[in-house]
Formats: sequence, structure tokens, C-alpha cells
Amino acid sequence: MREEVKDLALAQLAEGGPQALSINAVAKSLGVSGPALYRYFSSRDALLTELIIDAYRDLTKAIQPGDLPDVIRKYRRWALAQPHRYRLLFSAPLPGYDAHDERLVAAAQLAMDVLLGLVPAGPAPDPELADQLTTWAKSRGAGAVDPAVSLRAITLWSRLHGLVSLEIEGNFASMGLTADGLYEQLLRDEP
Amino acid sequence: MREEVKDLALAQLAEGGPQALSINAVAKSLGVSGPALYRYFSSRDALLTELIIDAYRDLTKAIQPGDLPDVIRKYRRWALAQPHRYRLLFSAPLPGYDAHDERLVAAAQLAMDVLLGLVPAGPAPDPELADQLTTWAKSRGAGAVDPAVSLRAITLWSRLHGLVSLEIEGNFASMGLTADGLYEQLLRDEP
DNA sequence: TGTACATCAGTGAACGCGCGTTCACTGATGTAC
DNA sequence: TGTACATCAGTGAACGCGCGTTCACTGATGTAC
Repeated sequence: MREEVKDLALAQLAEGGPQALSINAVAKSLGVSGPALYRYFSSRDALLTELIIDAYRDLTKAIQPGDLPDVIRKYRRWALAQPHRYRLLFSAPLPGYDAHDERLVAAAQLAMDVLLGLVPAGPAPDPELADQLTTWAKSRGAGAVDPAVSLRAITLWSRLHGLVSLEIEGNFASMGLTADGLYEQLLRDEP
Repeated sequence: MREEVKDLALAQLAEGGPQALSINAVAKSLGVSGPALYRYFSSRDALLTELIIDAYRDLTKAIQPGDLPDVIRKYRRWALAQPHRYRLLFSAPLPGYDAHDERLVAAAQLAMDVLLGLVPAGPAPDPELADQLTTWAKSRGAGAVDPAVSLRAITLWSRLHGLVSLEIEGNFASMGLTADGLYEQLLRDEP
């Protein structure tokens, strides 16, 4: 039942624009009165939080297994197939929604770990950034990670996100471009 | 008066989350009744469209003049200073808002032209992408532009947008990272 | 200078709508003896 | 097998709220003679 609610909420999110997520509407399309959903989710925000965590987990699963090019391609594919969920993770938070849940951070971490495990070391970061990267690695309890690896992973992630987020919003399409070549270039640039 | 309305709308957008843009609320903070604003804007969407066009123009102005590193730094600075406007341009459109205004496309073009004028040629795109880039250049009436230049500009833009959009949403901050080093790396990677 | 009129910015009431959430409740199902 | 009770999913009414938009209007300002 909780799953059914979530599925319908996602469907609603998919078609109804960014924050068309409404408990009443979900209930209605479930054939049930609005307040009924409060048996399963304590509030709209609670439902939203679960959707986000699920999306992180699903993304993490969807990009594995594979080598680096595989992961990049799968990341793109996942985002294109369900842009509403990608936005849920990386676009502006919904109004009134507070993203201060520890579980969110943990779930996001797992996705990042995939990249970290596949990426070779890049150029060495300057001392300050290296410090921050080391601290970050420690705080994740992932043992000592070479800052040059962390930097490479983050750089890759930001480039990939740049392409994906522009593609999702139709920026390339409105220029008459197929984005495939841009991703190929990204793959080529990666060692 | 129109300017006053726009300013207040932006202020509201800045603090009130993504689509806190409400005609009634703007009117209220202007000390005026809701319907009064219909003297100046035919609808909420019309107001929104103007805000977006203004934002493109303002961004275009703000990143000029300068060489490529200057422009990159100014782009970042503009976006960080007013993330709500940056989101207006590049994040998911507001629900029910239809972005099919020609003036929007034209305004976006002007911003892109800045990069196109500063960037050296990058690696040659494959034939299909080269075709699309040539068509794109023609459709802009900007004369014949080397596809390798267009590609370089778009690549730079997507990398820059990747960093900026992640930084704006606090993704680097939540990792304990200062993003400065990442931008420096971007500058270093650019020829 | 004084009067008659036109313009037009802004008002307040109203429209229908949807939202999240609470509350006391109904009524079916399952359990215990 | 039959009765008494507890559980609990779901209901409908209600709360106060805000939204975009329309409508007929008031009342001040400016213009023309």
C-alpha cells in the first residue's frame, strides 16, 4: 500500500510538473479519500523524503555494475528516463520542504561511492581542497581515499550533471542538437 | 511601476522558494490590492516571462567584458549572488508555465554568444554533431561558425553549469568543500 | 478663472479552485473465549 | 459453533489558507472650452 502511494505520487510528479505532488490528488487517483493516506505517511514531507531516498537508491542500483563508461551511460539513461526523479535529487528543493534528513545524506553518499570506486586519480588538488577532500572521505567512514581520486570523481560528476541537467530541461534539443556526441566527448576526456 | 513590481517579485522569489511567485503576495507587499497589478501585467505568466528575459539580459551584461577566465568567474559570481534567477533560467520550469516565447530564445542566445566569441576551437565534432552545430549557427544568423568552436563553447557551458548548479543547491557545501578549487581546475583545463 | 467632461489607477467583492491537516465517526475484519 | 470484543483502514465534514482572475465600481487627476 505504501508502495502504491509512492508509485502514484511519482506518476503525478512525472506529469504534473515539479511540485504537483499533492496528497489529496494522490489519494484521489488511488480511489480513496485524502485523509486516508495519513495512515501510511505522517505528512506530505515524510512522503517526499521517502521518494527522494528511494530515488537515490534506485539511481545507485541502476548505474551498477559496469566500468566507468558504462556507469556514465547508465547515469544518463536513468535521468532521461525519469527526469522528475532526477530533479527531485538535484534541483531546487520544493517550497517548504526541509532536506535536513540524515538518511538523505547517506543515500546520496552511496551513489557517489560508485564513482569513487571506478575513477582513477586526477590532477592533485591544491592543499586546501586536498584537506577538505580528506576530511570528507573520513567523515564518510570510507577509510583514507586519495584526494586526487576524490577530486576526479567530483569533477566527473559535475561534468556529467552539467550535461544531464541541460539535456533534461531540453536545452540541447532547443538548439537542435543531439547530445550523444557531447557524452562521447566526456567519455573520451576521461582517462 | 512595472519595475517595482518586478523587483518585489524577484525578492519574493528569492526568499520564498522556487515558485513562491504570487501576484497577490507581490501586490500585498507593494501595499496595493491584488487585481491592481493587472494594469501592468496581463497575467502571472506574462510577469514571469519578463523576469526570465530580464535575467538573461542581466546575466549577459554581468559577464562582460573580459577574457574567458573573467567571464567564467563572473558567470559563477552572478549565479551565486542570485541563485533564484539562475534557477529561473536553467532549472525546471514552474508548473503551468509555458516557455514557448520567442523572446526567451533570443535572450538566451545573447548570453551564449558571449562564450562563442571568446572560446578557441576545441576537438572536432563528429560529422553528425558538426552538421547540427552548423545548422544551429545558421539559424542564429550569426554567419558561419566553426563547429569546433561551437562545440568548445557548449562543452565549456555545460561544465560551468554543472559546477554552478551543484554549488547553488549546496551540494559542495554539504560535503564540506569550498568550490573555488573546482573552478580553478576548470580554468586550467580550458585552453 | 471656472465648469464639464474624459481618463484611468486602484478597490473590494466574488468566482471556483486546491491545498495540508484534524477530528470524530463508521463499519468491516480478526481474535478470544 | 456462537458470541463479545478489539483493532484499525477508511470516511466525510470541517479548519483556515492562498491562489489567479473577472467584474462593476469609485474617485482622483488631467484636459478642453
